[in-house]
Amino acid sequence: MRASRQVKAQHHTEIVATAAEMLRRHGVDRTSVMDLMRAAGLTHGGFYRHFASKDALVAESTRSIFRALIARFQARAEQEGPKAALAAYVDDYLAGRHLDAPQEGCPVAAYGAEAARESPAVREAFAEGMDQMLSMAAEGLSCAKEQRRSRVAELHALMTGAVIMARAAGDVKVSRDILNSARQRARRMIEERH
Amino acid sequence: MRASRQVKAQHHTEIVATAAEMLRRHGVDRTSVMDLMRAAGLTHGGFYRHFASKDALVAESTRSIFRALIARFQARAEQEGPKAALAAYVDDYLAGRHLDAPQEGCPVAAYGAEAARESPAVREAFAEGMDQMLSMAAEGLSCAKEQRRSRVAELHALMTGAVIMARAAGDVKVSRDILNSARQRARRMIEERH
DNA sequence: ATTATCTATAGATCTATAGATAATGC
DNA sequence: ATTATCTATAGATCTATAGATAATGC
Repeated sequence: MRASRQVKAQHHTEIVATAAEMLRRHGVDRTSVMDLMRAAGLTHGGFYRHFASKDALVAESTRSIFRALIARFQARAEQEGPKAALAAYVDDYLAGRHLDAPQEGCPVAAYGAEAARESPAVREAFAEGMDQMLSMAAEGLSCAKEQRRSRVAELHALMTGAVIMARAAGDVKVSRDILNSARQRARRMIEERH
Repeated sequence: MRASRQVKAQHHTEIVATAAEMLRRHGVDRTSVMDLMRAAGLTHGGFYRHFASKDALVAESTRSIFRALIARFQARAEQEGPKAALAAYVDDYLAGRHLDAPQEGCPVAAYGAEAARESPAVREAFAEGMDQMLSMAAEGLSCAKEQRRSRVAELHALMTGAVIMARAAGDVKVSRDILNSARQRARRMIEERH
């Protein structure tokens, strides 16, 4: 039963959205086209009318993930200003919930190391998304403009590493300690003026 | 041609050592038993006389990786003291060389996110190795003993995140900036007394 | 006529096992 | 006799394609 162009576009969006979750929950290699299409409510054969390859999907889905994160940050920044937006981003990032809900969390913590080993198309999508995310977040820092780029890189590295280590730790108490320490440090880093 | 027990033990060590490099370079899923055994100079069929499963190898290899890193740290600490050992660890960690030589680098940055999705056996091996690594590194901090555990977690999170982000960035200039910023921050964190 | 999806499958993996081979070790 | 390794292969994936089907859109 063939779908209309409009429905096809919906399917396309649905596939990308499903992939965005599966990539972050299971990683690139453990996200199979068959599982993905089944989760999206379609059969696997139709996949290749939407994407030239699995690689092309991963690249597009990566762009979609960063676009959504950036849009959320931007919406908050317009409402309450860049400082409040960054503070909220940091608190959400280092919340216990982020550990168990990678499918809606940060792609750098979820599959950043994997992405670095992927094709140029995926790497470019990932690098560009990360760059835009950092540029946006930098505006919420209290320090002088010239130092924000370095500072935001340090801040995000701290948070990304903390989530990866907390997820790998297994023990809930250890995980919580890591997140709590990182959160205190992150909040201080945001306020630094020098 | 059957090998003696001694040679079998050598083969076992060689398989683990090869896996230790391949896991960090390619990740868990892209390290196949066949490729691994070929790299170790054996055929794939013999693998299962050494390990019950691929999973068992990943767990043992993970323990081996952490054991080696800890031994190196400990050797330096005995020679020059824990502070110098930590300073060296930090400088090696955030060196450009670490980006291109993951096979001899930190497993947390290489496949920590992947490890969190593996079997309990692998997760336990990873969590225990990370815990021992942090306990050891903590001794090189300048702050009071009670604060070292939190402080070392922040320090390592910063470094792990920085390496993952630098690897994902692709652009050499961006990567170097991330490492340089993280290095300055890390050196300051080591010296903190409060 | 075109095309979005489905069914079916090709071809290439990957983990794991079975049986043969040839040397070790009792 | 035991066993470490090799050859060969079973069985389960996974990506990608081919051809059929049934609607859309010109």
